[in-house]
Amino acid sequence: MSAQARGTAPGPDAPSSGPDGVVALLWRGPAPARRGPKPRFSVDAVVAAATEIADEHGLDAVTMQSVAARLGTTKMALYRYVPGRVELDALLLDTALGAAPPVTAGADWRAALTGWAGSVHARALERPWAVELAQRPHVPGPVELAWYEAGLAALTDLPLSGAEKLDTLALLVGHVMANVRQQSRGASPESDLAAGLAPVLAEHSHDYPRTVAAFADAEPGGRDDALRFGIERVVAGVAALAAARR
Amino acid sequence: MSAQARGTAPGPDAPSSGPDGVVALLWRGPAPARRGPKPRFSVDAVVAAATEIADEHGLDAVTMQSVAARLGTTKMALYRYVPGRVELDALLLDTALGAAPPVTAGADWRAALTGWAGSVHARALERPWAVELAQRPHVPGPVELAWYEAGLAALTDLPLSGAEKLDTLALLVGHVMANVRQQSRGASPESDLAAGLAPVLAEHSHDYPRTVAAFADAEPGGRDDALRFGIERVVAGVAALAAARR
DNA sequence: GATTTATTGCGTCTGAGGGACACAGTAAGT
DNA sequence: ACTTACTGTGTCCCTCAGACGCAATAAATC
Repeated sequence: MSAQARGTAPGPDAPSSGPDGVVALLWRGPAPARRGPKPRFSVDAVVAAATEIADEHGLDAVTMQSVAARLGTTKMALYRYVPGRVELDALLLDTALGAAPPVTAGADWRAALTGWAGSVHARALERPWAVELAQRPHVPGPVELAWYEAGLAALTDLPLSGAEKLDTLALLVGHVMANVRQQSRGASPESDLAAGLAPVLAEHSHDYPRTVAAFADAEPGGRDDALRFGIERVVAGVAALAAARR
Repeated sequence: MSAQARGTAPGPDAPSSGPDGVVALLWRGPAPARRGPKPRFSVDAVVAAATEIADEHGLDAVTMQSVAARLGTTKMALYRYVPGRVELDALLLDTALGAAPPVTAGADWRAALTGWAGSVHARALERPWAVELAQRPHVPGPVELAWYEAGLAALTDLPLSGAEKLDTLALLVGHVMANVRQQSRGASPESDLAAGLAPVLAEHSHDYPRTVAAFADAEPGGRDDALRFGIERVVAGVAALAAARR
């Protein structure tokens, strides 16, 4: 029942593709001493190079080509370390998050949960491209699981089922990520997309009276308010449930 | 102040690319009687064909090639109707949602808001690929705005600012979409990704005690519970705020 | 009705990106 | 020393999005 050796595996090359390949890579241990020439690079080096490119030029700039170029090698050389693009993305995501924050159990669960969400936000804001990766279907890696572990710690003493706790965290993460997308797009050239919409919206304002009003009303508050608002609503909602159960 | 005629527009071809192009397409009116030969197709026909393909084979199967094939023409012919892939995606999204539900103002705002979220979920579940499109940065089209308008109607009488109302809806939409992704993935071949994770998780269970426990606890409840849980938490959170302000 | 001209249909080309494959070079075991 | 597994990488191939240009067409004008 080894995780290696798929049926049609082409040979003893990279850790094999397919579902197991990703898992094996994400949870990889130290290499068990191989025979041939020493590898010039390592999985971590590849991931690091890809991360740099993503940080500098965005996720779209991360191609096998560009990663190889940064390492001073050719595209095909990378396939010795990473089975393919999908797996590279998975690795990229799990390293992008960085180490999970310390578990701040006990004390006030509201503060702990709010703090946790804030940590997620802070990290995600540093690497907006990680949000894109996180919102695609993916296998959680060790780091991502550690984040969830930390989040669960804040909820330990609440009268919620395990599923409900996970749902709470997912709710917060979803909100935080949506927010990061808003904020990080503000600086990009796509912000004028909304600007192009404004005249049309004004023209059809009679069809969307409430929407127009809401947007007009929304001017003063910064985007930070949206983040806090959402987190506080979720926390309040959970608090209401906890109170009702006691 | 026309929305046409960009500086470097290549000529009087399709509605021009760029930010204004997509807006013009989304809010397009009836064609104002042109000169040359009658177009064989229409924007709607192209979008309809693309929608069919997405419904049958998923969003990835939607390429200019495949859409053209379904219409019985060649790829390049499509560019007469749609400036490019991005614009096609925008149109696809705005038609995928379908008509917004009737505005159920008055009455119980909790029921109305819950119902609205449920409607979003039902529609999204029919077209999971629309969720992917919706979670990319995009300009909202007329239909999407109508949905928000309907959602805002449910919140009319609450003591919230416009921004807060919008944030509330965004929070719900985010949750609903995350849920749709979960549910629609269950049937796809990727569900064994999580299965591949299970053994590894078991092996490292001492590193993630709470996560393992939460997952073990999560078995009984179906995925529908997750949907309701999140919606109810948000509603409760908003209710708490509203109560505090009165 | 003849002519002008905007507009459509679409074939051809390019360029980017992911990936399969084969082969040569290399170093660890035997 | 020799075998053998493993690395590095050049060469192809496929899929997609899109630019460009040209011939056919039909509405508008004379």
